[in-house]
Amino acid sequence: MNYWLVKSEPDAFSIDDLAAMPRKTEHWDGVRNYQARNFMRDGMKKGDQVFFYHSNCKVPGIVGIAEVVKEAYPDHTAFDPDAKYYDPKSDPDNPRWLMVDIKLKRKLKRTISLQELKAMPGLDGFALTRKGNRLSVMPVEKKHWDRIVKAE
DNA sequence: GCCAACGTTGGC
DNA sequence: GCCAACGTTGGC
Repeated sequence: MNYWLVKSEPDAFSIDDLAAMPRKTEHWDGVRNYQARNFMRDGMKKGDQVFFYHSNCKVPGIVGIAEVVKEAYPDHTAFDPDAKYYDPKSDPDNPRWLMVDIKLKRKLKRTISLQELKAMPGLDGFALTRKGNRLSVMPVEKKHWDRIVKAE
């Protein structure tokens, strides 16, 4: 099993929005970065565990744990001219962008803030806290996952 | 709202 | 294939 972290701006789609979805499941659309797409395409498997991270907000940090329930398939929002992340260069016959479905397992009892993660021992090499990181989907090493969950 | 970091685009 | 210009991300 693999471990991941996905970012979302809570103003756009928060952990509570995910919790409010039918079956607490939503498709993770709008990823328009090749590296992030490749992680979804090549790495994310059904049953993989996912940290849900709030970015661009008052207290950025990890707020919940989700699970991959459907592996990568075409992101249809790329074909929709009215969609926010429309990409005219994505050909329906050869889709450029993909998405997965994730299901909320549980909210954390508290937010594990970015500030706290930066100071947490045992997270050397953790992609999220590396300088300049802007990936919206990234892998998490199991040892880092365990360390963070232990801090809840 | 500012701005550093980074990815993408497009002219050459 | 280089690289300047531009757009986006996301912490602060």
